[in-house]
Amino acid sequence: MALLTIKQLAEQLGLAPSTVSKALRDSYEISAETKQRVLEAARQYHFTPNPYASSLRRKNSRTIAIVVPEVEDSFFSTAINGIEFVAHSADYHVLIYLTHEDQALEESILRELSNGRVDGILISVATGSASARHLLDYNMSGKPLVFFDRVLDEVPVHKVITDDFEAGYLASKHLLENGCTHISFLSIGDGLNIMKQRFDGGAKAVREFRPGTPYHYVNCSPDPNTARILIQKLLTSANQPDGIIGAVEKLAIATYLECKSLEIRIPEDLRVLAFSNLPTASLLKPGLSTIRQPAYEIGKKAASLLFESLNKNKPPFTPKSIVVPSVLEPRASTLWKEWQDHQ
Amino acid sequence: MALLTIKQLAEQLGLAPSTVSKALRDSYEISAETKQRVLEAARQYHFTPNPYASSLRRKNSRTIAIVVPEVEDSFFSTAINGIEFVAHSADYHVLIYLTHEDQALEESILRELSNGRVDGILISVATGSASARHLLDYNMSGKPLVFFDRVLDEVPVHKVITDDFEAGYLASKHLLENGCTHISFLSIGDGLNIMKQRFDGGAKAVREFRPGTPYHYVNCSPDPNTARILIQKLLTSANQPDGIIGAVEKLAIATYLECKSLEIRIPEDLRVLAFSNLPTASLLKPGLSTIRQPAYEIGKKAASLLFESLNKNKPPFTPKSIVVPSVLEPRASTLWKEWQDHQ
DNA sequence: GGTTTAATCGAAAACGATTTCGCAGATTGA
DNA sequence: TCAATCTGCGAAATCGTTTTCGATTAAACC
Repeated sequence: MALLTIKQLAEQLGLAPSTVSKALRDSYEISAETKQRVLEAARQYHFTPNPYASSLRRKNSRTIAIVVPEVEDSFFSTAINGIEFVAHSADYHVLIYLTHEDQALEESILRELSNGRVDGILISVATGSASARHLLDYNMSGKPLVFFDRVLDEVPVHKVITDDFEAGYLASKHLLENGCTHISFLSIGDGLNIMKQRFDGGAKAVREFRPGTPYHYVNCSPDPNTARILIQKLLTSANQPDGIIGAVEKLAIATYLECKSLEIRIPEDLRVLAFSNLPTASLLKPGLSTIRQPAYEIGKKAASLLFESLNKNKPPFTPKSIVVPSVLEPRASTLWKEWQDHQ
Repeated sequence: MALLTIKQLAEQLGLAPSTVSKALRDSYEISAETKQRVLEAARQYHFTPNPYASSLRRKNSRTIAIVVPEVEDSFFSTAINGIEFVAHSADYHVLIYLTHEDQALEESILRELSNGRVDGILISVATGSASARHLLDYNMSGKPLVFFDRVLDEVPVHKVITDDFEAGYLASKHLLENGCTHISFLSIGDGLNIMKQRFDGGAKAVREFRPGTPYHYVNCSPDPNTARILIQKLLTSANQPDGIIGAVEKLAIATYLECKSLEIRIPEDLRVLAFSNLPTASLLKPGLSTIRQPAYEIGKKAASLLFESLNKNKPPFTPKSIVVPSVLEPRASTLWKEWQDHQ
């Protein structure tokens, strides 16, 4: 069944294609009754304009792209949900691209997207210390780009982030308050802004509350399997930590799994705190203390900023950085003090 | 920075646009050395053809759509990952649409997508007993459509599913073997094929192994909050069950949360088994027994079938139904017998 | 009544790529 | 040597919309 074209619809109505087009877009040039007729016919025949012809002519696509490292992660899936909500409300379509934490892949995706396929991009960058060239280049194309969560400071665009430094500070403070004397910060890779912020925040807490306490940055891998191996090595090493801050959800899960197989008790032997949006955090054994990010809000805000840029016609652009606070949710996995008191 | 067009590139090269186009698509009409020249220039200037002009002319979009109820669910996010893998390999773009279990929304999405925006659709349908009209209509348009997991039998297209009846049977059998005398099957809504299959499979096990055992279908809501309220009502009712089969991940989480707040012990007071792909199943308190679906494989298979249809030029079409087996992973949440023996 | 002005609509030119078709010049075959 | 074939490329039509720019008629003004 070939699709109906505006030309055929016009013929049916005894009108010119241009008239039909204008009627459909509610142009002032067309009389109310003609509009009525056109609308009715369009509905009757289920006519919708060919999106590609339309995009070609209008030079926009009513489509945005989400570029994220992965989708099997509560933070990202929730953020996507928030983005989709806003996009759908604005009657935009959403393309999704996964970088799998691969810089080269991220680059090729961004190069490809700069050919006009999308009107704008929402991105949370992959780990890896490579350059921001591809993002700067995309930005130069004049089409809006908004970062969320994992940002690159050197690119002057809107950003929606959480107070990572502060959250890292609170995380570390919380562990210290619960008797930790040796904290390891588990990261998924260098070069990622949020990793540095979270780690540095933790360092500040150590300096303030118990200076000299060992506090190490452990570069695990984004790959769960190799991460587990590294965590195992860490937990069985001579100076294993008694407190862990997992920078992302996957590292928390890996830590729990490894503790289970090594029979390391949480929180007795090891206190665990993680940046995570796991819906099951409170149901784990023991309940996982988390720094929860408002993922849905972040997604919505980032998308809103994108559409804001999309609708403003080339203003004097001053990039905003919106910071939405994360919250520390202490649970059994870190409540060592309480646990001790109860004995 | 305005985008480079093929015309401008041709001018740079002293060639006609048609020649450049043909060279880029490796046409036999163009000499090797000209191709070389064109390719080089294209790379140098970062030229990629305008996708909308291209799609308009070629009447295809190199884009597919994923239509799913939600993305904050391990099954769907993993399936999406599998789909994306295949799509990316085939150099296709992926649009994502969320129906939020809303039939009307699903309909409007499918109507919209039938205007040629995508070359094909992968869908897992929303709950609700409404008609399959929109899917039948889309199918009539001649563009391929593939179901995964949540299928509609009346639409004659490729489907990738799991052995739901069998899995329901195993689930129910497992609960009976672990001392359940009253089983409730928690569904997220009527009219969904997989719900019926899973429930009916369970009924068969009851008939076979302990006929007469109360076995009820409980229609919870897809909305977590109302689901929790209904579950609470169930668990505090006069004849509350001692065994629960959760049809989807969210219901398992809701059940656990509710048990926690009602201080119902799992598995002592209630055994819980759920269709779920939770990565934390083994880490819960107690470990959640699951029926795990091979979500990634399902996604990959479904996408492969779609591309198969896309590449075949209108064959005598016979819809395939691929069934990939789920696996029962028993954990502490149902191991009542063992627990008893240990006392 | 003649001239503005407004109100509706249509013709035709884009948008940027692809494809058909034809045209040269070179090569081959008899 | 002349026709037939082959090679390599370009001109122009086309995909389906949107938009610009007139054109036509009717209403309004002086």
